[in-house]
Parts: sequence; structure tokens; C-alpha cells
Amino acid sequence: MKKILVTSALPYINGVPHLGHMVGCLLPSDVYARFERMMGNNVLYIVGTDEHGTTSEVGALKAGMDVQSYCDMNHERHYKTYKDFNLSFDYFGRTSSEQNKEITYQIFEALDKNGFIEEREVKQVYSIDDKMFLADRYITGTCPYCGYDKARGDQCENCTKVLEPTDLINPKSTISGSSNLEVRTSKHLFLNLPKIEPQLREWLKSKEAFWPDVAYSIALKWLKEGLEPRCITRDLKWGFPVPKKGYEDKVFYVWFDAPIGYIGITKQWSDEKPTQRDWKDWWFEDKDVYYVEFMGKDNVPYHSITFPATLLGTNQNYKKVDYLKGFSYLTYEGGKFSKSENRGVFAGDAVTEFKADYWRYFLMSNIPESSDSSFTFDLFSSVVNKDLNGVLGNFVSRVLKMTSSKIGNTVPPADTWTALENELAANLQTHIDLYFKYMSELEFRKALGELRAVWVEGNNYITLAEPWTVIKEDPKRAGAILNICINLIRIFALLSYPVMPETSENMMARLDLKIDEHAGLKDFNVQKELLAVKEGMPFEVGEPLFERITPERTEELKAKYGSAK
RNA sequence: CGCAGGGUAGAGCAGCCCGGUAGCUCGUCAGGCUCAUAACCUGAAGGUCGUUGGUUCAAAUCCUUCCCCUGCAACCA
Repeated sequence: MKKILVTSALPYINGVPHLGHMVGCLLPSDVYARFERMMGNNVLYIVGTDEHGTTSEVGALKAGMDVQSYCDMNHERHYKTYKDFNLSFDYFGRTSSEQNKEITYQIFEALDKNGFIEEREVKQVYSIDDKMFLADRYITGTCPYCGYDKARGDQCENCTKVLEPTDLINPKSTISGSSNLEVRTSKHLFLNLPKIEPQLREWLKSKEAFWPDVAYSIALKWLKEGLEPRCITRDLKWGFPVPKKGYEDKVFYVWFDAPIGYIGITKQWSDEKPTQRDWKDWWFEDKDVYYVEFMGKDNVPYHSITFPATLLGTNQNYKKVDYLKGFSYLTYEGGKFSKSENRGVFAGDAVTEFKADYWRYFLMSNIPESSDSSFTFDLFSSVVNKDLNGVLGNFVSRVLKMTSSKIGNTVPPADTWTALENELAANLQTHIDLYFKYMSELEFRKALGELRAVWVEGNNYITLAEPWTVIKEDPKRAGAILNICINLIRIFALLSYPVMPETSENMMARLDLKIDEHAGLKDFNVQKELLAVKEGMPFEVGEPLFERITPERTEELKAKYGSAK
């Protein structure tokens, strides 16, 4: 039994998660966690909200709330959304927790003691009316190059030139609109990445053969361009106060404590049952843990460079990522998801239209693994109607309805296998072996392709075996064929569980069975599994597993979610 | 010359690392079946593998030119 630690990039507290966020880290991490549990492994799956930073402060200000209550409220909102998608995390924590504070301090002090922290003076824009330092992007003005009047202090969106806030003509705070700004000097702490680089380089090299291209090449790019010391403190109120003399009025930069949040949240989890759980069993290199991280490509530099460097710099043997699964982006009907423009499907709305499993299956089978991919309702409808209804749902329906009407509502007896059953078992075993292989290698598109191929084997078998013809001459043989088919339903349910947990439970319930979510797929052998549902066991036909999506409904959805450019 | 990823049948993807009959799903067309959800099964048509030049007996695959899409460019997360 392997110990597998799974984390998804922590969604930022302010954001409204859309399908792109779901598919870009949260959903695949859940599918993987469920799969590895089913394989009998000891999985710890950690998610939570990333809460610090200017954006929450500003968000709270706009909502007229204090930051803590604002984050409390949004934390609940995120939690509910992910529960609606059936994410099976062991703990949904917060980067603002006491536990994370404790670990952040511990790591910081180790880095400081080891000489990886240095002081530097930084010039920054201060807004006198807002009484705060402004991050570059919270300053707008006219671009000196192209004259665009909404250029941000970090970059002009119009001409794409990278800017300094001081380049802007007529700079203003985007928070209050005030132009009462001045440049002030402030002392900050930096993590000396160049000093850690040799260790980091060596560690990263060991991942080259294993990580997906998207991840490794991005990490390498940063090393090639040369690392620079990275500022880890901010002049803000909302965050962990810096425990160092002269820095009492500053907090840690959100990107310093956010990834440490994986550890902090694990401690939140273990603090709930301190006699049974220990975060230290998961977070040190000698604990024999396999650690897999999921994230979008924008997050890769932080997880492949700065966070590992932070951990390496402690010299405390903290667990670092073994496999970094980076994803590209999902675009929406050819453009970007945008809450402000009301374009795209947001996670909360998605589950009001269709149950989570529709989205889970669709997103996993079209996950942006090698390049960006596009969500369209045409494709969504096609996948739901073809794969879920036509292939899987229809198989369950035809088998149970036929058995019920021709034989009765108990499982008919099995019989000696013919060449047909032997061939079925052989084909299934081939696809299932590949399914397991691809799942454990985190090749989701390929894995989902094999899952679908497994379902097709069912329809293929029943077509070739023709129980509707055989029953006229040989009812016993027809019953044996249907016995195999009912066993196939159970097998399909077990295999589909990581992707579509609700549907799997529904399928199993029809056969009066339950899913074993721990080890249900361990030592899976088709020959044996095809005999699991025994003669005489009762079953229910039930309603269709999925609803079809009509062309009219597809058009309605497109209109409702703003697909028109 | 900023960097990275991508450009393969009408659509969406695999194959590229380790050159050697271009594969899968949807869609289209034809056939089969009638247990089932206008579904299921089988077969066919459809591709000068973005572009230029090169290496090689042989290039989607290796090197090179240019073009297009996406993301990043370190104080937004």
C-alpha cells in the first residue's frame, strides 16, 4: 500500500470558479485521488482557499466587510461549490489558519537561520488617500508609449509593453481613484533564490524524465533566464505579520505562505484528530510518500521553482513534489471565461443545469493536457448524448429492461463460457489494464478513452450474443448472456467511479450493491469480476442514467451563458 | 530576434523523445440488428501532417526559415 499525497492548486478566495478552474486542477486531482484510493492506496487529498493578499483586502473593502468575515463567507462559498462537484478532499482548509501561520513561521525562521533571507530597500507607490502601498496593477494611467488611458502599472494591455508604475502619465489608484500618490522607500525581505539554486537545479534534474513537458519546460525556462532574489514581504494588513525585528508592520507575501498552505492545511486536518493523524507522516522525505500536485500552467513556476527552493532552503528534509501535473487552459466557445462579461459557465451554475457527473466526464475526457482546449456546448451535448447516453446509459437500460421483461427481476444463472465470453474477457482486460496504466500515469484523456472503450465492449458483446434471438430457442443460454451483461454493469460502475462517483453508485444501487471506495479496484481481474453478481440477486431497472440534450436545449444554453462573441 | 506550449481528415485529439504502411472519438455515407434512450454493432469515404529549405535509401517524426494561435514576462493570484 503506497502513501500518496495529492494537492490541487489552492483557489484564490476572491475568485468565482469556472469550468476552467475545475478542469485545470481541482477535478483531475479528485479523479486521481479517488482512483488511487480504489487501487487500495493510502491517499491524503488536500485542498483549501488561498486567502491573503491585496485582492482580498480590496474585495472586502468593496463589499463593505472586514477582511476576516469576507474570507469566512467566501471560504464557505468555495467549499459548497466543490462539494457540489463531489470533490473528495480529506480536508478543505485555509491558508489563513493558525496552523499555516505556525508552519510559515517555522519555515521562515529556518530560511533566515540558514542565511537565505536578505534585506533590500524597495521603492513603491504609496497612496496617501488609501493609506496603503499599491501593487503595480492597482495603479492605472495613460501609457507613455501608445497613449492608452487605462494602462496598468505593470503592463499596458493595449500595446503589451511592460511598464513601471512611474512610467504612467496621470497615475491613479484603482481602489479610490485618487491621484494623490507618491513614491516611498520601504524595507523588505527577499528569499535569495540564487543562493539555493545549486540544490534546486540538482533536485529539478531528477524530475526531467518524469514530469510532463508543460511542467518541466516551464521550470527550466526560469533557470535558464537566471533566478533573482524574490521579495516575500508586503506592506499590507491582511496576512501573517513578519516575525522579525523592524518588520512588525509588514506581512508575508501571499505567494510565500500560499504553497506552505498545503502543509498548514494538512496540519489543520491532523489537529482534528491528533491521536490518529500526524501531518509529519506526510511532509518529510523519509516518510515514503509519493506527492502529486495539480495546477494550471500559470502556477508551474511557483511549484517548480520558488516553493521547492523554499523547502530546500530549510535543510529540514521537507517533502517536495514528485510529480507535477500542469494543465493548459480551457477556453470558452473560443474566448476567455469572464465573470464581469458574463461569459462562460461558472461552477455554481453548472450543477444547476446538469448533475456534476455530466461535467466531470466531459471535462476529464477533454482536459487540456497538451495544449489549450475549448469548451463548446455543441461538443458538450455531443459527448453527453453519445458517450453517456448512447454508450453507457443505453447499455444499462437495454440489459436491465430486457432481463426484467423476459426473465424477471432477479439475476439469471451463469453458464459455461463460449468463445464469445472468452473474447469479451480478453478485450476487457486489455482496455482495463491500459485504463489503470494511464490513470496512474495521470494521462487522463487516454484513460478516459479506455474507459469508453470498456463500455463499448458491453454493447459489442450483446450485439454479437443476440440474447433476444437466442431466448426463443435456448432460454438458459439467453439468461447466461444477460448474467454476463449484468456483471458488466457492475464492472462499468466500479471502473467509472473515479470519474463519475454519483452515477457509479446509482448503477450499483440498481443491483443492490455498494461501491467500496477504498480498494474496490485492487487486484482487479476480469475473469473473476465477471462472476461477482450471482444468480438470484435482485435488481431494479430504474430510470435512464442520463438525460439527452436536445438541439434546442443546446441553443438555450449557449444563449444563457453568453457564447455569442 | 524575450520565453514556453500548440498548429495532423469537417470538428476535437493521439503519434514526434527512440525516423520506416498516418491512428482514435465525433460528424458524414452505406449496411446490420430490433433487446434498448431516433439508440446499439459493422463497414466506407475523407489528410500534399502550418510554411521554406536541408539531412537521409526513407521525415508528421531530426535540423533550418517564416507565418498563425495561446500563455508567461518575476510586486494580481
